[in-house]
Order: sequence, then C-alpha cells, then structure tokens
Amino acid sequence: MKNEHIISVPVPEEFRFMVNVSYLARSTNECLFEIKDDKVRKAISFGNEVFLIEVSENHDGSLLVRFIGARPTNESMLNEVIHYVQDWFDLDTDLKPFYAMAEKDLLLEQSVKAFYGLRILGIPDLFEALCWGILGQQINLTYAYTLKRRLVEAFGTSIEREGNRYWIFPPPEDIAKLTVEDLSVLKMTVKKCEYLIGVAQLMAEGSLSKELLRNSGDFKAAEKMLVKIRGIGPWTANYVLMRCLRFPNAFPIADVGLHNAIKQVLGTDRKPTIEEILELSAPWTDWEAYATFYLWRILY
DNA sequence: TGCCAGGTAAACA
DNA sequence: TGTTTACATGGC
Repeated sequence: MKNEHIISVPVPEEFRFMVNVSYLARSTNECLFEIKDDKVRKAISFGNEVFLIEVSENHDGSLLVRFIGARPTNESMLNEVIHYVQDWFDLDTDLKPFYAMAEKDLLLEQSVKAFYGLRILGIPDLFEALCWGILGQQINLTYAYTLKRRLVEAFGTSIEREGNRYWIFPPPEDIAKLTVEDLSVLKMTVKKCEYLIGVAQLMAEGSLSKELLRNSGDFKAAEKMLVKIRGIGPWTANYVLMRCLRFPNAFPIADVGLHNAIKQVLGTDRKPTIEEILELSAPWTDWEAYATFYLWRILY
C-alpha cells in the first residue's frame, strides 16, 4: 500500500465535486458528516476499525481522500475505504445516457443543466438508509434531520478529532434491544419507534441485509422483500433501493417532494397525479432514480 | 394559525 | 381490490 495519508480517487468526466458538496450541505443539522471549506469529513467504521476521512477536490477534479488520525494498516482495508467513497459518490455510473435522455426531457432539461455532475449521494449503510427513510415518512425534512440527530446522539458512537466530534450511525444490534419507550422520548411517533426496532431486529438476526437484497434476484424481488416488512411501504422501499442498493430504476413515485418539483417545473397550480407522473416519466426507463434525484435538487 | 410534511398500516366498504 | 383514516409532531 501507499505510505501516505492522502489518496487520489479518479472520477468520471460527468462529475463535479462542488455540485455534490452543495447537495450534501443542504441541511445545517446533518450529524453524520461535516462540511468545512469545501471538504467533507466523515467517520466510517469497518468492523472494529474507525477512520475519519476528509474528501476534497484535487486540482484536476478528482477526489482526494485524506485520513485524519488513524489510517488503514493494510491494503485490503484501504481498498475498502476507497470503495466506500466510490460508492458514496456513485463514481461507477456512466451518466452519459442519462444526460442524453434528460436534455430532451421536459421535466429534466433544466435541472440536468443546473446540476451537471451531480451524482446520487449514497447511504451505503443499509440500516441507516432504512432508518432515514422511516424517519422521513410524513414529516418535513427539517424535522427528520432533528430526529436523526437525536437518534444518533442517543444511541450512536462517536470519535473526537481535532476538537470536533464525529458520529457513527448506531448498528442494528443496538437498536434491536431498545423498547418503544426508549425511542419515543426522541419525539417520534410510536409507530416509527416500532418500525425502527422491527427493522433493527430483522437485520440483527440476519434475515435482512444488503447482500440478501442484492442476491434476491432483481429489482422487483428486492422491492417485494422490503415491502413485506412492517413500516416499509413502496416509498421507503424505493428510496432505499435508490440511495443504498443503487437500483437505477428505483422510483419513489409517491414522493411529495417529487410532486412539488414537478409542479414547480411545469408551473402548474396543483401537484400532478400518479397517472400524470407515470406519463411524464415514461422516457426515464432505467433512469428513474437519477431523474428523481435531480428533480429533488431543484427544491433546495 | 392552519396547512403541510421525502407515508404506512389498519380499518372499512 | 380500492378508499379512508389515525398517527403525532414540528416547520413555516
């Protein structure tokens, strides 16, 4: 392995670091990474190891990953970290076909122009993705961030570096042990408490994992597996398949943010119906996830 | 102030 | 199978 603190990670042509940082910076209440001077810091854990990485832009547009404090002591661990960053920023997806389609699309043309180089920022940790989806159900995003912060600060772990605290999302094993009362003091609905604990138990016992979803067969099978779980409906399932499993055709069609974005782009006085969205999204085949993400972006 | 919020399960027809 | 309602709290 390279005996350095800094590693350069190549990026595809259709990538703009700052557009992605702008997305990451959408909430000042984010608790799982920190943005300062156009650099993103995040604590990540692999097994027993915890690293604090700082991702920034190289002069040639590629990514620089710097370790603050401990760094991987072997090559396979280092590769895991690099892979994590590639997954987080979705560096492996070729956006050319998406842009070719979107440039001619009534709903997408302006957002792909305005946010060229934006990738779907991932939530690689399945449990975190599921919790974030559940927390975000039927409440405004600002409050969802507050609930996530309370959950993380109550049950997560943290490391301290250079005077700052960096939090790591709690593992399912820890949430699986909690009672509804433990969670409801955070001011989420009793149902959400039950959903989070239920999902945590499934993951802790091994009957739900990223691998199982990936190996379920195809998108529909993975969606079916998720929707069977109490608290996970079509919206949450597709949200997670989009942000964590990275299915390009994941499509949270019932999403109210998507509806508002479409309303805004079309300049209509009402939100579109599901039937109207199905028509408007017909050209998006196998790019529904990216189309949704770009439309969300115009709202912030 | 009242409506809305990155929905879902359960009840009901 | 399709429609309605409770959930619950905060943001704006």
